This record gives sequence, structure tokens and C-alpha cells, in this order.
Amino acid sequence: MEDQATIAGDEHGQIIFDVFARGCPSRETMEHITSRWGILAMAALGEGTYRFNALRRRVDGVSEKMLAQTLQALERDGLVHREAQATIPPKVEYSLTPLGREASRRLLDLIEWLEGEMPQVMAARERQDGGPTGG
Amino acid sequence: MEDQATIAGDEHGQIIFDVFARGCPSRETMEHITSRWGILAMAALGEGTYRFNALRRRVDGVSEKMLAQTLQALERDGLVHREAQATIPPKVEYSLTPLGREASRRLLDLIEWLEGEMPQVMAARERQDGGPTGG
DNA sequence: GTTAGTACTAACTTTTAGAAAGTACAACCA
DNA sequence: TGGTTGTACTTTCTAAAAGTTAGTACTAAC
Repeated sequence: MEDQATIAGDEHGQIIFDVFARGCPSRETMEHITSRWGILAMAALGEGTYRFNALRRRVDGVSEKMLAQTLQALERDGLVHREAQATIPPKVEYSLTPLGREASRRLLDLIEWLEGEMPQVMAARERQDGGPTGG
Repeated sequence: MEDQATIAGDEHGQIIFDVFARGCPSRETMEHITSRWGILAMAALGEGTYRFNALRRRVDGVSEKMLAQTLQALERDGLVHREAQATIPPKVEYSLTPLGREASRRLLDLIEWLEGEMPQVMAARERQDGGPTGG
């Protein structure tokens, strides 16, 4: 056995996904959701529908290439819905699917918790940076 | 104004953190937590204390370099506690701080939800990959 | 005395991200 | 009439990050 098991089946023939297993597809989707821009796109779309460039302005700092790439991955995984109007110039609306909304809720929970705890993080950094070697 | 505001103060002089703002420190910490290996390290440490190499075996596929780098970032942010025994060979134990445990709970919630919904993700992928152009 | 294991770091290569420009077209302004 | 702006991207090139491999200093086991 050279390779690790990636997806295992249980006694009822159901597939079991495990992010700890190298090569499990759940790891890939997790990376789409929690990537640098994925998490912000998902959180923003939790607020409602956005057009491509509006989303780009909301997700401060993302490049067009990375936003397009990120949205394509999320769309493929069934988390984001893309609706293009065949007008000129083209207008494309992005929104969350029901599955995406569930993910977004959990990401927002993490984001809001983190933003609230950041003072503690900053304090820890100061302790670490000046701390052990500083004495 | 060339640069976006990164951290704003409210009327009580409190600092407000916003992951949507480019350059806000909360974004950096978010990336440590949700990075490819960060999320898995945090989730694993949610199960209990691990030594470096044991953690490496648990987080299938991570290199020594990336695990060390990831743990250092999480330690600096006050999420992970590192305790080294000055023995030979050295033994280093990693565990979560109270702050880290709160983060881990939220990550685990996301992980477990995703693993359960993966069949839906796989179905969406099949629809997308074969779908619109396949007809 | 050879092999394996401890927790890393450093040098090097490969992959990915980011920046900038290109595309095709129309609406706006003068 | 014609230049500018805006749409949603893709392509090309460069910079940064991740991954691979080897090295360290030492011991316990075989």
C-alpha cells in the first residue's frame, strides 16, 4: 500500500469523506471555501446578490483573475449560482445556492468571532514578539 | 485617499477589525486559521495534545516545513501552545489555548458539515462538468 | 555499529498568486 | 464623430509561496 485511503465506504455502501485524508475530495472543496478569497466571497454573498465588479469592490484587494477563478471553483462545487444576462455589456449576477448559504453562515460565525477576539490575538502577538527573548 | 482604511476606531476609541478591509490584521489571522494546513492542525489539536511528528502523521500530506511554519504562526496569534521538553531527543507538545479551542470548535463545525454535504457537492460537480456544454 | 526516531532549518525547485494589459462592445459626453 | 468609461472576463509575465530534499545533533534499539 503506497497510497493512503482517500474515501472509504461503510457497511451500507455509503461513501465517507474525511478532510484529514490526503486526496479526499472534501479537502479540495474545503480549500475552495476557506481560501484567501473564497471565504470573503462566500461571506459577501451571504449579504445578497452581487455583480462581478461590485463583489470585487466589496472584497477589498482581490484581483479580477483570482475572483473569477474563485467563483468558478465555488460554482462548480454547487455553492455559488451564476446568472449571466446576454446583454452588451454583459451583466453577471452571483448569489449563493441553499448549500452555499449554509456554508456562509458558518464562515460568518467564524469571521465575527475572530473580529471580536482580535484584541486578544494582538495582545498574544506582542507577548510572543517581545516575550521570551526580550528578558 | 490612496489607501483604504484598515482599522477604524468607533466613538469610544475601541478598535474595529474588518476582514473585508485590505491590510486589517484580522485578515492575516484568518489566513493562519483557514490556510490549507492551519485548519487541519487546529482541528486535530481540538482532539487533544499532539507531539510534532504525531501531528504530522494525523495531518496527512503536510510537510515538516509547512507544519512548523503553520504552528509558529498559530502560536504567535495565541491560538496554539507549544511546550518543549529539554530532553534529548527533544520532545515538543502542541495544544490549543482557550482562544484556540473556541476557533477549533467553529472549524470543526464547518468540517463536519462539509463532510456530510459532500455527496451534494459531488453531484453539483457532475452536473456542472457534463452539463451546459454537454448537450 | 548501523538504523530509526526526535524536531526542526536551509537550499533548491515547482506551483500558485498577483499585476498589468488585452478583448469586444455600447453608452455617455462634447 | 470620436474619445472615455464600464462590463466581465482571459492571457501573459513576474513575484511570492509551497513543496521536496537533505542536513543537524543526538540517543535508543537491534
